[in-house]
Amino acid sequence: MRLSSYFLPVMKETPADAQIVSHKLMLRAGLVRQTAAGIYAWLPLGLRVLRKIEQVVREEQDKAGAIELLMPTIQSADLWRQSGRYDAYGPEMLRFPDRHAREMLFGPTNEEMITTIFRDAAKSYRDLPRTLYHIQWKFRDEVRPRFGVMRGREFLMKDAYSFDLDEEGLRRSYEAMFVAYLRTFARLGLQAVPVRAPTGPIGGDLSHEFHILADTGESALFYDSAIEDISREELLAADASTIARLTGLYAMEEEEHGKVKDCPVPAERLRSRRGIEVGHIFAFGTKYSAAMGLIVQTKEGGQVHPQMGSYGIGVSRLVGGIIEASHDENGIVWPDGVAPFEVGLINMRADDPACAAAADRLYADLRGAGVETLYDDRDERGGAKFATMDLIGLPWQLIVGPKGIERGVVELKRRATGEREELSLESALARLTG
RNA sequence: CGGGGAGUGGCGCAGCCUGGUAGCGCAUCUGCUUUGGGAGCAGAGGGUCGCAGGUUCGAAUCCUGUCUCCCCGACCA
Repeated sequence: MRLSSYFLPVMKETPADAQIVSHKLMLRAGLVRQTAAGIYAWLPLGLRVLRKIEQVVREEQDKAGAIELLMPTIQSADLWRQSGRYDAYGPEMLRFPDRHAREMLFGPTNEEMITTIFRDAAKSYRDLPRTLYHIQWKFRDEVRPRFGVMRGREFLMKDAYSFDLDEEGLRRSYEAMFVAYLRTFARLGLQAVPVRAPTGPIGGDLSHEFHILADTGESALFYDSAIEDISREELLAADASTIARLTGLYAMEEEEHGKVKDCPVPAERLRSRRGIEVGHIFAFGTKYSAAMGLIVQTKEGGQVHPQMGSYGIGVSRLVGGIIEASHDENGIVWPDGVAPFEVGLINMRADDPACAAAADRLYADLRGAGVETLYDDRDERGGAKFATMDLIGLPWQLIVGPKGIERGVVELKRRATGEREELSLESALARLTG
């Protein structure tokens, strides 16, 4: 993409409404614009990040055996009356009538809907186990939206729902999602801490929250520092033993930690950090299958309500969360795999024919090699281009200047470390396409 | 929902107390000079001051109402 014809409205100054660093940077870097309290438009660069995260989440869900579908955002009140949650949910649910005065709502979650869909199709133990998921916009009319996309009212969520014949099956489905979550967050370059969660109103007895560590997080966590010793490689290859190891280590949210009389973690290993909740998994048994009349026939000819679980990841929240966890004074530092473009190609002198020709050729070669490249071909001074590139945080900057071109070299800069290296055009290309 | 703060060109702000034809920085446009870390000079465009009502000869400014946004607390991906 040529920056001269892209839509990237960056700001030098921070809008007064933004308080936390991720919100400030998302506005400044032209990722989002606010349109109402807790509601955001995703600009081109922000959308690319959102899609990248979504894709990592999707790949790991698929790998875990979950099957993607897509349910609507608008649901009917009658559906929610079947589970009794229409009255129970409260003002966080946005309700409105359609033209025929039917009571509708903008879905805050999809347990009821997926349960009826599955109920009407699955009749036999042969139809189990299944885990279905979708990545879809939710609306929760938060009392107090804040911190940009971290606590928006409209947000993109991956929600998965598992159906199993018995509790043993549910445990397996739950673990499969647990593994998928560990891998997902590791792939996103995040250190995630699974915290055993009080199950709250959704019910059930098995539930974990996944928090990513960031100083501006809304939750206070206490955990065994041994959790930090688990390497990214191990998390990327997570399996049931990883879960056993992780869940064997102490990790609590402040409130729960406060109730603990004798903390088993020695003081020197007890970490107190802040976290952002980006995932939450529940096993809640037959709560919805019973309420919604989901029944399957067993091999022996009996009838059972399937055991269910639900598994959420806040996809749009992750955009803010990743920035909270990865930025510096100059702007965002995107982890590889999440960045909106892999390479920012800077032509230092748009008016220098040799320089422009070299940059044009590099751009064509990078594109030809399938490297996502944002090419700053604008007629701006170098300083402005550096500042913009640092702000938007692409992992690699490839700098083409007239002095270097005379000597046949370009400069490759790693955003995360600031390391720079002079390379011939060929070896720079080889590095970025390799 | 309780408490606090704020609405003035795209962004950041001043002006309001003490009414008198709306100003600064950044950004934008034009020209010239510049060109490896957000350039300089000269010129230009852009705002019925959130909205409605009132007071007044006259309202961004005073009064009333209303809407919106932000922050702190209780809840959540």
